[in-house]
Amino acid sequence: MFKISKLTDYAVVILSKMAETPDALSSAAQVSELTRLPEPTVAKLLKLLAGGEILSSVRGAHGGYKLAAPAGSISMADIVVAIDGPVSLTACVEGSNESCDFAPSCPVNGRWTKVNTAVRSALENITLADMMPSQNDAKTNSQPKEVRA
Amino acid sequence: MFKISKLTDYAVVILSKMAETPDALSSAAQVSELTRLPEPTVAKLLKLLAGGEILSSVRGAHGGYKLAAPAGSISMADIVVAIDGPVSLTACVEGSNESCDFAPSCPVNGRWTKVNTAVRSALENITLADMMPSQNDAKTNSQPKEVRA
DNA sequence: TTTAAATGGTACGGAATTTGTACGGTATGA
DNA sequence: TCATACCGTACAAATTCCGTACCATTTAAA
Repeated sequence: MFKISKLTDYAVVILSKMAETPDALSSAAQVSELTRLPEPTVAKLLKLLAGGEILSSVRGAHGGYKLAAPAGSISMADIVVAIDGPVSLTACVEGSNESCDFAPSCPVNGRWTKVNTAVRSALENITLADMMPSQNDAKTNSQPKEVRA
Repeated sequence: MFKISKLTDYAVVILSKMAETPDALSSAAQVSELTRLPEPTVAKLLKLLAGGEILSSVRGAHGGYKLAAPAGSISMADIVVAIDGPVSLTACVEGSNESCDFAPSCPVNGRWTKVNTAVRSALENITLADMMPSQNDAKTNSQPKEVRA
């Protein structure tokens, strides 16, 4: 169904929460508490996000994670790449010369690059700030709007 | 990895081949021959594509499939939808009110719609014709370029 | 009228991927 | 030195995807 992985979905939830307090260090346990997501999974995601340089980490006692950049500077493409790896829609794109046995007779030989680029730029044009309720009006501890029961 | 399903990839190969002879009826066996893809898989894809009204079908002996519209009018979004179903990146988009237990406290409650729309429109702006080598110069029976043995 | 060709629909087993968890290692503040 | 918390790797379970098979339906030709 052309869907984003569940882990990436979680990652956005986590980052969105953390963006509410951009300067505070949060441990995996704390983030798990805030988001109600299982702690091992949260820890794994935080590691991946730190690896992708979306979060900066501090090791040792009283360490933790925090955003490495303001929410408006983190694109969805960044997040997807950090969690799921590079955005490559098929095996037939540059960088992965896999076992495409019949490459010579393949009529779409590398045409996917176009789609790839289009999707990627779509993801690059949406930032973490766009995914948040309303970061603009500095309401740090905004309650969810309770749209429906 | 945010990748398109392999079947969708195959579908594009198939459609691209069929677009070379837009008026001819092709049977599953013939398409399988042309594309070197296994026949059962080809048959399945042709069925799906016909269901999505991308191909028109003629039943009975000497029946087959052909494009229901010119290649320039078939978008990648159409193809993806026909094979993989509607483009919904997460469960949290309109139309699928699944068991998101903690929807009220979810900080990205429906924000994915934005990403969804962006990706979808990216796919809508690329047509099958864009995926083909050069349909413009009317070379109906172009031989593959035999790039490598 | 019978037969063969070809699509239409459904169902299912195996394979690949994703997901969630666990464990030991390393760094750092108290 | 000890407790805290990140780092890296590995692994089992669950889910999803892929490929195939089977039978029904339709239609042209013998």
